[in-house]
This record gives sequence, structure tokens and C-alpha cells, in this order.
Amino acid sequence: MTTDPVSTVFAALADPTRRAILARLAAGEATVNELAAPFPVSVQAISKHLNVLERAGLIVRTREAQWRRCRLEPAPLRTLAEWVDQYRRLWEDRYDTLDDYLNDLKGKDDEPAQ
Amino acid sequence: MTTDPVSTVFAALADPTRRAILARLAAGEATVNELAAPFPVSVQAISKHLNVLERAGLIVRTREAQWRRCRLEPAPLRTLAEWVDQYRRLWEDRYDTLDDYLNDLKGKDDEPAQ
DNA sequence: CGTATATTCAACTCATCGGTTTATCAACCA
DNA sequence: TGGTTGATAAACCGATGAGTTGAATATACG
Repeated sequence: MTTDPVSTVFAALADPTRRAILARLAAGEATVNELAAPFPVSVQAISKHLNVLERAGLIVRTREAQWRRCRLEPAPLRTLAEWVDQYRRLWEDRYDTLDDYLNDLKGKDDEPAQ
Repeated sequence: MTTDPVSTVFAALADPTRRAILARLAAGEATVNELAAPFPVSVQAISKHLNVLERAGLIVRTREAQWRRCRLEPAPLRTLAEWVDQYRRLWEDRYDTLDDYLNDLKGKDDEPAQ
């Protein structure tokens, strides 16, 4: 299951710890220990998260002495952005064609806060 | 775990069956049976998927006699598109500032195929 | 060589997920 | 009322995920 790239990237991003790791990496490359420092979990757990991120193609790891520098790889995110945006446009179109009609009927303006 | 909305939406989209359901819903509202028809799994499984999508705010279900019409709710996807795009820009900036420099040094053009 | 540091591997636990089957609920219809 | 259809609920199963602890690996340093 979840062998397709899109699923893999979505699943990788569905974890707040991993997203925090990525956010941290946006500030620059970092080693595993550096990445693990701010989190209340073990270094091993972070190492596993990094495996997930690497398999999703969101980071690359380069070996440097006994350190593993982690670096962001924006390519999959670009793919994902396209995916999301394509569907978003498709769905909002749908919303307009079919639901505009309904919304006009009931004069609705109750946009859910979400 | 995964109580935050972003994680919930990402997790909901990390399943190909659920994405297919959403794609189908982009063509118009549908009942549970209609949605389940093209899939090789039971109606109950699809009903569970719809629960996940509903909890993520990606669909709404309206009761209509004994049928439950499902309709897309584009709002969370808009939120997600913003999230992805924000990070994508941030990361590509990072890529430019720090790695442009490195890439220039080694005259690299080996963009990974991905 | 031996030791300290950085990281991963292995084995295990516990919770969640996607699926099943069976049963239940709700609404229509005859 | 009883039967049929649409959909969900409940209980279960196997696989996966996120976490742990403990051991192994690899590299630098003395």
C-alpha cells in the first residue's frame, strides 16, 4: 500500500514532527543530532522520520565524517503543489457551476471558518 | 496524534482510494453506493473512507431520504494549497541562496529525474 | 590501539489503519 | 405491517507507524 509517489509524499507530510523537521531544514542544512535537539523524542525516532522523508524524496542525506547532513529537496513539493492546485481549481470550479446556483437560491454567506 | 487540521488533511489525502473518491466527486455529487461502485472493496470500507474525508473537512454529507449525498468541500484544499505553496517557495528560496552557490562551484546540471 | 561521538539497526510495544463480515438503523414501498 | 434498499455500527484481523531500549557501526581523536 501507499507505493505511489503522491501517497508517499502526502503520508510523509501528515506528521507534525516531520513537518517541523522540514521547517527547521528550511533554515539550512543540519545533522541528525541538531535536528533531534528540539524534539522530546529520541534521536532514533528522528532518524526514522528522516528515513520516511528521504523515501518520499523530500530530503537528501550526505555523509560527512560521522555526520549525516540533511538537506531539503524541493522537487516533490513542487509536484505536490501542482497536484493540490490542479484539484483545488477543479473543485472550486465545481463549486461555482453547481453550488453557486444553490448558494444564490438561499443567499448563503456562511463560509465555514475552518 | 494527528489531531491538528493540517495533519488530518494530509493523512486523508495519503490514500489513493480516497483521492479517487475525491476525483470522482469533482464530477458531481454522489451517493455512497455510487461512489463505491468502481472500487474493488466493500461499501462499508468506502463508508469508512468517507468518514475520514468528512473529518478532514474535504466533503460534506447531506441526508436525503435513505441516501447520503456526498459533496466536495474545497476549503481545506485551499488551506493546503497555501501551506504547500508557502513551503515550496521557502524551500526553493533556500535552494537558490545556498545551493546555487554550491552548484555554481561544481558546474553541476544533474537535476535528479525524480 | 582504545575511546568518545554520531548515527543506524534490531527487536519490541502499542495504537491506528484499511479491510472484512455480521448486525443494526432508517426510509421508502407494497 | 413487513420487506427491500441505502448506509452505518460493531467486532474483528493483519499490516503498518511511531515510539522505546539496547546493541552495532563508523569515524574522529588521544
